[in-house]
Amino acid sequence: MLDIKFIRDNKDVVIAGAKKKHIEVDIEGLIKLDDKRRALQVSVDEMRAKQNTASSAIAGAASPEDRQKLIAEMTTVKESLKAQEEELQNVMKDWRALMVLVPNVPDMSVPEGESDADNKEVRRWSPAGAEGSPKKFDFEPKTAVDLMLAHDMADFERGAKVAGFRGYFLKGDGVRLVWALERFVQDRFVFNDTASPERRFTPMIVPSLVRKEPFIGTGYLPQSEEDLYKTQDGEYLAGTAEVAGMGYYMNEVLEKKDLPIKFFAFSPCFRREAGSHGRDEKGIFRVHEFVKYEQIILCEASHEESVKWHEEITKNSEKLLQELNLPYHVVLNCGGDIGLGQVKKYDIEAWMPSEKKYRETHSASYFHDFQTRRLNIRYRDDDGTVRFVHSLNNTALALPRILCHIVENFQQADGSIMIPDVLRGYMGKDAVSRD
RNA sequence: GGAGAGGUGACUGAGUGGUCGAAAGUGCUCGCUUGGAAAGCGAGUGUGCCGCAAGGCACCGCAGGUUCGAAUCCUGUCCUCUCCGCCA
Repeated sequence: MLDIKFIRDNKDVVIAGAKKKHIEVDIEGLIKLDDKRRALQVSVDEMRAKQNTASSAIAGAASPEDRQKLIAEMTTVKESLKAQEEELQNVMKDWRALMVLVPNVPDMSVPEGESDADNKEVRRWSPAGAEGSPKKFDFEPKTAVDLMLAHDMADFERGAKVAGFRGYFLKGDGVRLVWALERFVQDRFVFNDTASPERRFTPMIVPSLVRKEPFIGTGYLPQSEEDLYKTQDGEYLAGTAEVAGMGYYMNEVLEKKDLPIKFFAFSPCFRREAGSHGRDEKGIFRVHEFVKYEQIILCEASHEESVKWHEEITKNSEKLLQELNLPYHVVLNCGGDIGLGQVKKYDIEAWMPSEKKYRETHSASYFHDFQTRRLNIRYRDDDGTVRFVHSLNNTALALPRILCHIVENFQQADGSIMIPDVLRGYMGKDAVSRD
């Protein structure tokens, strides 16, 4: 949510921003409605003032006759006040409905574009060197699905039998790899003996079953309801730990000295993937049910701070991919490929040899106060002013998706799959084998 | 699932129809005191909206209602807690 004052003062910026994001929203209409809202508000305030004055007069010394007279007068004021209050309420209802649809303004550096095809590569890394091209195979690389089936790391037929479309079982070394990756990422982010100080986060296990408010607050509702599973009791299943993690401080005022707050949040994630039925139908790349470690940051209300932490959490994830020896690139998402609340977003995409292209493993965004205004998360600044904090998040590691990248990049000509060096200690072996 | 209690400011917590935006305490800020600190003493300390200002309006979970007037009464709703039952 944006500040209505900001919208009024920067109408053109907001309109241009929405256009850049390819989001339809009637800003002119909103401002007209807001004019009406303000006029009504002023009028209602004045009538209430009158009523308040009369009420104290009644309570005061007036004689019984005066008292009756004043009460009679107030009865008529009450009628017209009630009518205006009702009108104001109707206006407010429409006003709120419009306000939650207004997108945050994308950063200047966000490129124009409609879809992920228009995202701009900002850097590339491969084990061969920072500017190196992704791994070359002197044989035709197999797909992750074929490799995983060949090594009995997953079972998709039985997955579908049991769980339905996009259902999956992981087995044997498929599971060991997932667990090894979890231990690896936990070591990097939360266990002090190996974590670098800048990557030290407060670990959290957060709910996936979450009430409506945090979804509205983070911007997933009302727009993306069709992508969420809903329970018969009215909660939704979160598609990311961001929802509950951000909800943690909802309606609270924080102390400036406690900022930045850095969460390393784990949760199971559920996504209906509505509207993506044709895409990534096989395997574990796009599934309804997975788990994810997420970096969440709340920082001071300053653009510079937001940018600093945005770069930071992006680098954190890049380091993981580097340690895993997975070639990747970072793209700056174009206007059409960033969400309602995001100011700027980087996607990190790791190389997928069978597809000969990069596929997303991480997504790093910052929001300024878009989410925290909705969630009402504030902090007291040095001068005593209460401000909305800024929020950011990035994937730390999403599982099992990254298995696709690992098995494909580490496959050998003979069909075997090597294990990335950093995971060998956890796995207790160098190559994938069948149980 | 059954029974009960409760939601008030950064926090604890008083307040059952009109000088209540709200006592008191804690915390915080400033000052005094001190070699310095603690303690003590004194003063200050909510948010939002309209307005150049003076000032006005709103907010005691949320939404309605009663009333000239509601934190206070009524109804609904959401949430929290306790006990019993059940369960990992």
